[in-house]
Amino acid sequence: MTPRINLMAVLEGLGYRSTAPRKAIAELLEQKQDSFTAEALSEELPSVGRATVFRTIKLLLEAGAVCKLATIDGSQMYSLCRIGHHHHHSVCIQCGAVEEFRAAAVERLLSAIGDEIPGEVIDHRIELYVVCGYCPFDEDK
Amino acid sequence: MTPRINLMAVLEGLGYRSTAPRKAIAELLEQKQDSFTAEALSEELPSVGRATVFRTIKLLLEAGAVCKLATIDGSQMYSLCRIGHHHHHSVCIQCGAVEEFRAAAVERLLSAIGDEIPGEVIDHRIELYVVCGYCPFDEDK
DNA sequence: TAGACAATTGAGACATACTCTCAATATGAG
DNA sequence: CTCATATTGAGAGTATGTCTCAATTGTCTA
Repeated sequence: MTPRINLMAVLEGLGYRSTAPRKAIAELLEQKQDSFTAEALSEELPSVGRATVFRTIKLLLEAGAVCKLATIDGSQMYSLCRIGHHHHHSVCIQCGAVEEFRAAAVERLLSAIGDEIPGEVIDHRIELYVVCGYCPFDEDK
Repeated sequence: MTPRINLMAVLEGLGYRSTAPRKAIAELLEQKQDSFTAEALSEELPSVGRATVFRTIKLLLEAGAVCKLATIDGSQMYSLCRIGHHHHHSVCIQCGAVEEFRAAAVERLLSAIGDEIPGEVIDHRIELYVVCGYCPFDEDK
């Protein structure tokens, strides 16, 4: 049971208007379990202009409803955030499925590392690259 | 005392030829303490073709002598690697200075987290975003 | 419920970051 | 020194994202 998400409500809560293109993007994103690129999303929504797709993703990023994450090769993708708070991602390197996780122990440890580094730690990023347990692209069995 | 690095030797060790453009790129990179973009490097080396700068950075990436890292806003930069082994980075969000760190405790913890996630963990990435202790761009004091 | 008016849209130009193609050149093994 | 081939530079191409601006739409208010 993944939690219900209403992306359009998030945008409206920030004062943005409820328009047909935004609703189409929000509905499509709400189904997605996997990471995605803006370009691919745009291709799935030929009725919505490319610029609008990019703009809406950017709004959702700023709203914290979508995260930008780095793949194992350093390129970038987006992923819907189901957890509202600070969290990290594990990304399947074969199918792109994204899971979110929180680990207080990691936060504590990074904070301790921060104490040993000159300067002040502002933020951090952790990504786990996995082959997910039920990966449809897993050829090895 | 940062360790001495000889990037050209790294490339030669992999069977690549020692050419003037590669030497110029290697020498410039060896001085850099900060993260950099390929574009900026290319501008610093007008005598070397743009494509050659990008190609050489890619070779150094594959050789593990340079890392690609994500900035706090999700865009990408490169950084020279002084430690040969698996490590992570702290990046100053003001001046771009990069420090490398290793932390066995973090690795152990991530491995433990991996045990709780379905599927197999292949790799991971950690970036710390800091304001470095001696940041030249720090206005706050 | 009919404007009014600002927010939003789509098309396409532009920007950025990189890769590819190919003819010309440089390297280094013999 | 020679020659096969690795490498280079210029510029076209690709991927990803942003900007501009005229046309359209959503929402507020009367």
